[in-house]
Amino acid sequence: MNVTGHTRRPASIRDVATAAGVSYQTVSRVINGHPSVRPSTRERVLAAIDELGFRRNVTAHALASGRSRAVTVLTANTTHYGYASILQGIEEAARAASYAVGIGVLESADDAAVAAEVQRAADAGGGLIVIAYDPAGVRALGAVPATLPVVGVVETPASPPGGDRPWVWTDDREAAYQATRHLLSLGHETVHYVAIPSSTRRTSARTSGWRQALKEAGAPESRPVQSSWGPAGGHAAGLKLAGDTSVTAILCGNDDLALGVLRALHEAGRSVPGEVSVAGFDDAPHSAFLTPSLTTVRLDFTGLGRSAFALLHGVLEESAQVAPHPVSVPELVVRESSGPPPAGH
Amino acid sequence: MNVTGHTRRPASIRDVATAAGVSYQTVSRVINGHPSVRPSTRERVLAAIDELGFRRNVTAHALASGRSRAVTVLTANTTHYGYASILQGIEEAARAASYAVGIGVLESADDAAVAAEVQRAADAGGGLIVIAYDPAGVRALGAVPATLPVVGVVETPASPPGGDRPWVWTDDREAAYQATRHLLSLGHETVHYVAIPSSTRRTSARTSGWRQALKEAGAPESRPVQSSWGPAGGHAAGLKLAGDTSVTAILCGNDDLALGVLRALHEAGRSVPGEVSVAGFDDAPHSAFLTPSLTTVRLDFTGLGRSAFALLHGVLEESAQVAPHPVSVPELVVRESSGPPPAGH
DNA sequence: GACCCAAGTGTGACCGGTCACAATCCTCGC
DNA sequence: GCGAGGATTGTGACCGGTCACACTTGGGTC
Repeated sequence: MNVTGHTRRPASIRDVATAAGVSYQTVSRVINGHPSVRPSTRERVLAAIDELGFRRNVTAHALASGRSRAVTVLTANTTHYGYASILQGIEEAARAASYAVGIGVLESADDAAVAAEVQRAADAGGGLIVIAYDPAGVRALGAVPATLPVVGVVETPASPPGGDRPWVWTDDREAAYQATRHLLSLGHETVHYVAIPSSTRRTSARTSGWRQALKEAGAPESRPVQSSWGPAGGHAAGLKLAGDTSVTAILCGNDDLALGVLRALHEAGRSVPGEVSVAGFDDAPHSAFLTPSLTTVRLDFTGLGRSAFALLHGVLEESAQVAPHPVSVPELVVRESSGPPPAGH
Repeated sequence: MNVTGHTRRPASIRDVATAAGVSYQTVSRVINGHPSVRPSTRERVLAAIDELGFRRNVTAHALASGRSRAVTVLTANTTHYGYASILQGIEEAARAASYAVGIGVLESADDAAVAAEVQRAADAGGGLIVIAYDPAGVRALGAVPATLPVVGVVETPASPPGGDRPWVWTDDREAAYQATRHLLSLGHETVHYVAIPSSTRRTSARTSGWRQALKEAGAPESRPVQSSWGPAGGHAAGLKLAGDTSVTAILCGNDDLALGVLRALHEAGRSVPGEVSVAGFDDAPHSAFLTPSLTTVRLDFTGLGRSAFALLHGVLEESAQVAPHPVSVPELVVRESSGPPPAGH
C-alpha cells in the first residue's frame, strides 16, 4: 500500500508500468484479467499496483471503452415507500455487480421538465431504469431515445409501454383483484375504491383488477374516488366516504391513502373493522403497527428493483439474458382492518 | 434539431467545428461561454450545435478538465423517511446546479464493507456527501481520504466529526430537549426514552438533550431503552414499558419507533394520551394521521439536504462560500398523543 | 506609415485509459 | 538446427473534450 504521503495525482497505469518495468498495455491486461500475461509478470504488476495504491480511473475507462458500468434511475418522489424500496433493490443489485447508481428525480410531469431530466440521465452515460408508476414516469419512459438501453418498471402493462423495450412489472391488477375478493368474501355487498393518480389516461391496473372482482361477484360498482399519493389525500377521500353509511368496505390505492382513510373514519366516529373494513396496497413497514393494523397486499418492491437491474445488466453486457419481463407476485396480508360487514348489511 | 435519422455516434465538437467551418477550439469556447468569440461566429457555431443535436460528452469533459459536476451520497437505508428526505433535498439542489447525483448504500457497518463503499464513491469522482446518523455512516465519514471533497450530515456534533471538514447538522439535542420539556410541562413526573441506535459509542445528541431537560427539571432519570430504527423495535420497547404502570410519558427516537410504541400500548390496554403520553421525532408524513395523531419534533430534512449540497458546491467550485455549518432548527408539533398524566401521578 | 496591443482563432499536447496491430519470445516438431 | 505458430509484450492512434500557447487580424497612437 502507498505509505509515502503527499501523493498528488493518483497513480495511472503508466506509473504502474514504470514501477513494474513493463509497458502500460501489460498493466491494462493485468487489470482486465487478460489471459496471456506471464504469471511472473502479473505478479510484479500486481505488486506495483498495490504499492502505488492504483485504482483504475473510471472516467477514463468509460471514455475509452464506451462502456460505463453505471445506471441512472429516473423516479418521482423517493420518499414514498414503494419507490424507495425499488431504488434500494436496484442499488443492491448494482453494488453486487459493481455498477454505479445515479438518480434523477422527476419533480413535475411537465413535458419540458421530463425531457430535460431524461437528457440529463442520458448524458450520464450507461443504462437507464425508469420507474413509470405515475404520469411523470410514464412520460419519461416514452421520451427516452430509442438508442438508449432502458428498462421500465411499470404496473400491469395492458400493452407494452415503451414500444418493445424490456420492462419489469408488479401484477397490480391481480393484487387489486385479490384484495377486493377478500373483502367480498367477508360478506360485503360491494367495495369502494380510493385511487392513486393513474399513470396514464387509461384506467390503472389496480382499478381494473378491482372492477373485475366486482363484476365477477355481481357486486354494484361505484365510481372510484380519485385521490393523491399521500395520507392527506386519503383523509379527504375518507371523509367523503365516511358520510355514506352504505359504505362498508374500502380498498385504497396504497397504504398511505389507507392511513388517511382510517383517520377520517375515526374522526367520523365509524369503527374499523366493526362498521367499515379497509384494505391497503404495498404493505409499507408501518402498516402492521397501525391500530387497527392494516390488511393489505404485499408487493416485493425490492425484488422488483433487483430484477430491473438484472434485466438492464443483461441488455448492457449482452451476457446471459434473463427472463424478458419479470413480474413481482402480490401476496394478500390479512390483518385487523378487515372483517365482516355489520349486521343488517 | 437533428432530423436525419440513423446518427450512430453522437456529434463531437469536431463534427460541429466542421459543420460550422471553424476549429474545434472555437466550438469549445462557445459551449463554455468564453467571451472572445465574434458574435457572428458564435451564431454559426450555435446553429451547427443545434442542427447536429450536439451535447457535450460529460465523461470526456470530466476526464479532460478534472472536474466532474457530480455528487455521490453515501447513506444507510434509503427507505427511512429522514434519509430519503435528505436525499431528496440533495437531489433537488444538485439538479438546480446541474450536478449528477450518485448513491451508495451502506448495508453494514463492517469496516471492510464501509471502506469498500467509500472507495466506490471515491472512484466515481466528484464530491461526496455522507449521511452520518448511524454507525455505518460515521465510520464512512471517517474513512474518507483527506484529499476528497466531502460534507457530512451529522447530528449535533459534540466535537467536529470528520476532523475539520465541513458538515451540516440537525440540532437533535435541542429537539429532544424541547420535546422532553413539553412533556414535563404537562405535569409528568419524568419522561422515559426509547433510543435509536447511537451513531457513536458516546451518548447520542438526542439522548443528551432529553437528559438535560430532565436534569433541569429535577426529574428522575431512567435508563434509555435501546432500540432499533423501525416500528418493530419500538413495539418491543413499548411492550417493556407498558408493563410498568409508573410510566406516563415516553419520548421516542423517531416517529417509526413511536408508532411501534403506540401499538404496544394499545395491545397492553393502556390509553394514549389518557394514561401514557407519547412523543416522536422527525414528523414523518404519516404521523399527523395516526390515531392518536403523534406529537413530534419536526426537522427540516429536505432543507438540510439542500444545505449539504450547497456547502459541497461551495467547496468544489471555490465560489461564494456558504455558511460553514448550516443547522436545521427543530420545531415542536403538538398533537393528540401527548397530554397531562392521569390523576394520581 | 510603423508599432503596439487586444480581440479572435487555430495548433499540438494531454487527461488515463482501450483497441488494433506489430514485434519479440519460446517451445515444439521434424 | 530451423521454421511454424502460439504466447507475451510493446507501439501508435484514439475516445472527446480541455489547456497552453502561437498565430492572425484590426484599430488606435504617435
